Order: sequence, then structure tokens, then C-alpha cells
Amino acid sequence: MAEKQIEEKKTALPKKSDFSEWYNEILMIGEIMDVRYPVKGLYVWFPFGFEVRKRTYAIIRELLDKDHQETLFPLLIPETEFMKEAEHIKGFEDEVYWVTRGGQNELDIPLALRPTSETAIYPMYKVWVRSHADLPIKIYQIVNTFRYETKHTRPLIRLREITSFKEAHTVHATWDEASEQVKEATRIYQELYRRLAIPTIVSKRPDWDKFPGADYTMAVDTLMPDNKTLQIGTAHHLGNNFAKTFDIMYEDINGEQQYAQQTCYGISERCIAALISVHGDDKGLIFPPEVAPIQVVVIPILFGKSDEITQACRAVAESLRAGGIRVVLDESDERPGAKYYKWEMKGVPLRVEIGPRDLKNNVATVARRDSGSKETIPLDHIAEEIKKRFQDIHGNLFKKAEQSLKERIFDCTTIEEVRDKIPEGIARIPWCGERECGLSMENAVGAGILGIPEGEPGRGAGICPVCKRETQHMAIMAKTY
RNA sequence: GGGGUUGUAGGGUAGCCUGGUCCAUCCUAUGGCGUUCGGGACGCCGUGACCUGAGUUCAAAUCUCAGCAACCCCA
Repeated sequence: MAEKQIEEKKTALPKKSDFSEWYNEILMIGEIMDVRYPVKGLYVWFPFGFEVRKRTYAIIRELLDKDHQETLFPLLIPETEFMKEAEHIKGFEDEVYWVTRGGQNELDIPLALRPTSETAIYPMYKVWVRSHADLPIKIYQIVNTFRYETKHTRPLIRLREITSFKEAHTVHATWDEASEQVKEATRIYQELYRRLAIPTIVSKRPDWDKFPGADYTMAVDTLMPDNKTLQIGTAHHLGNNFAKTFDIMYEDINGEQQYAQQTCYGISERCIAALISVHGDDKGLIFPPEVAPIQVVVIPILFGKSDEITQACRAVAESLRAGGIRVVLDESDERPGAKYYKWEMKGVPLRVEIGPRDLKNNVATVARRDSGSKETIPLDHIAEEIKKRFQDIHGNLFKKAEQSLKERIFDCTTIEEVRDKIPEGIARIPWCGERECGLSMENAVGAGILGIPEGEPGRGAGICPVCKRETQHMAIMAKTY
């Protein structure tokens, strides 16, 4: 009883079941983001959080670099280009920041801070694209973008400056080829999320929810602990809509001028929000080893003057480092227990303790962050053993997360049922695909239609609850961030 | 879009209703020294705060207004 009180007092982190509070606190205590920057919707990456970002985006780069080229376009977009595509403007005009002055002088042409880069990139595509031999073009950039959000801003989730927008923009000869690229994009994103041990659902967004100016939009969602979904990736088939506006044409094999077909797809730091939220627990952060800034912490258990222990710990840390593992040796003057709590909060996947008892047996005690289990491992081949544990940890994290997602998807047949289940997660319900039925369902339920999922979850015979027609399609509905 | 709540050391808080007792309470953090170390140690000595602006008043952390910021609920 007394112990428990101490524990509660010391733990500044609220329970994860109070997700909103937990999320805000863990960003600060876990040193991911400093939310105290004095402008609404702008936040600061702590170095620790930034390292998580770096490792995550290294995976994104690795996956894209296979057949994309990284590039960098300007932040400022002239109003004349920005205003060309009518639907695109409609989608963004209320949330664009404008630069209207240089020093004391009014600018002749106001400059938009990119809310996304289509209108920055496509005027250049007009210049770059000449013939079918130039295609396909596949580029991406990782940049900050600005949106004047009027709704409630949230660190990593709803920002006025998105600091880590990875946007890819491709150009193709045919609509079908572009369509294949959209598939490839969602495949890449799912691979990314597998590496982050985050289960996802890919679905085709309803017409009224697609990217402004796109033919259609595919989206990747995950389910957060508070049963709301978070969109953590989108891929848009732009058709030739932008090509027509920006006059992007190529000469085909027969010498005819054709409009190019385009796609774009993006991921933001929401992937970090998902990483933290899906895996973390009441004790703090939990990272899959691949993106953990620190993979192993070594903690000496000292009694009196124990040079042997200190030496052994240093040797182990050194050999792990030599094995390519990111290690911290915590020799600070704290009690071991205090160190355990500290590194658990930071999400370190494995803790290696070495005390007199271990040393006598030439082993180390190794504790896992994901399961809390402890075992002893011989010092002789500790590096290989630890790498094996990394794989187990990743597998276990993914399995747990997948289980938790599955448990929160509910098959429904009526709108009442959907309304009932939405507070607990995602509802799956037949939908004929008609706009009117969809909007009416959204209205009646008070939640959004994410879309019709790819593959098995999107298929199934049923009756659209609004128009009562038979359909083969299943839609998923949820409260969304 | 509508409504509500809040702003006090790095973090969390007491004080505000009923102005003076407050050079502001407690926990945590943090610097120094010593003893400690198998799940949040202890002692001693230090560090550190009333969001911004205007107003009311003899007097403002406390009351009023505005701004900025944060959080919650509903659409």
C-alpha cells in the first residue's frame, strides 16, 4: 500500500487509459517534443525525439530510394501558380499562410508558404517533361509545410507547421501506370509501418474526402488507444487534372502530344505519433529496437567499491557497441531502481544489469521493456543473444498491436449498431458506395466513413442500411483525428 | 463553428471566492558535499515562479477588460 502510493507520486505520467493526458505528458517527459513554444500549433523537437524521427525517416528513405530520387523545392510558391488549379485552391485557401511583404515593401505577387508542394513542383514538371523517354519521374522530398489550422492543434498530429512532410510526386505516361504507382505507394507505406510494428488499414477514401484535385485517394489508417483512427499516409491518383492546369505534356511514341498522368503520396510526423501511441504504456515509451535511439542500457549493481562490476559493465557495453548496438552505460550516482524507471520511460528495449551475483556466474540479467520479463544471458555471446531478442521484441510488439486492432473492429449491419460500436473502435458495415447513402450514414452515426478497405475486409455481401440495396462492399467507419 | 475551464519556479500544485497575513505552500526537478546502490535512498547547504498589457484601488497572484497560450465538451 505504502509502496504503491510512492509509485503513484513519483510517476508523473498519467495512465494510458486517459489517453489525451497521457499523450501530452509523454511527449514532454519522454523528451519527444517540447510543447511550450509560444505559438499555437508549432512545437519543438527535443534531440531525443528528433533521433526517433531520424531513424524512422531513414527507413522511409531506404524504402523510397530504391526507385525514387530525393529532391528539394522552395518553400515559397507564387500566388500566380498557386491559384491555377481550382479544386486544389478550394481545398486549401482557408489554411494558407501568405508572405506579403519583403522588409517594408509590399510584394507585387504574394507568396504562399507551401501547404503541400504540387503547385511548387508542377511548373517545373512542365519544363522537365518532354517525351515518353523522360517518364516515369519519381521524386520525393522531406520538408516542412504550413497550414493555418483553425481546429484544435495537437503536437505531431494537427500542426500549423508540419515539420516532417515526406511527399512523393510521380509522373507517368498512362492512367493505369499511375494507378499501379498508387498501389506501390500504399505497399511501401505498409512496409514502413510493419518495420515500426504498427498495424494499418488501407482504404479508398470516399469521393467527398479525397485530395482536392485528385481522381481518387487511398489512405493508410491506424487505430489509436482512444479508439479514434489516425490517418498516417495517403496516396493520390491525380489523373491528368494537374497536367492540364500546368500544361505538363509529353510526346508519345507516335509523335503525339499527351497529357501526363500523375500521383502524389505523403507521410508526416503523424507516423511518430502512431509509433508512440500504439506501443507506449503506463510506464512510458516503448520503441521497436530498429528506431530506438538507445537500444540497450547497461546498469551496474554496485556494492561498496566494486571495480570488477564497473569493469565488467564497461566491457559489455563496449562489446555491444562493437556489435553495432546503440548502448548507454548508466554510471550515474542513482539507485538502480531509479535508473530502471528512467530508462523504461525512455522506451529502451533491453536493460542489462550486472551485479556481483551475475559476475560470479559470468552472466548478465537482461530485462525486456515490452514484456517486463527477465532472464540471464552468458556474457560470452551477449551481443548475438541481444540481437535475437530485438527480433523477438519487434515481433511481439507487432503481434500485440495487431491483436489490439483486430479486437476493435466490429462487423455491423445497422446504423444503430454502428453508433453503438464506434466508441469502442472501428465499425464495418455494408455500403452501396453511393455518395448520398454515405453522407447520410455519416450524419446518422456522427462519425466518418474512412472508405472501402483494400482486400478481404472491404468485401462481403450485405445490404446498404440506407437505400436497402444489396452490395458486395464493406465500408469502415470511425471517429477520426 | 458554438460553449466551458485554466494560466503561480524546468514539471505538477496551494493560495484567488472574501485584495493587505505572501520578499508566495508542498511535491518533483536541479547544483555542491558525504554516506549509499539486485525496483523510485538519506543527510546537510544551495538554485528557481505569480502569462502580457491596460484598468479599479491607499494597496493586486487575488477584482475588471483585452491580448496571447493551453485544456475539455458539443457540432
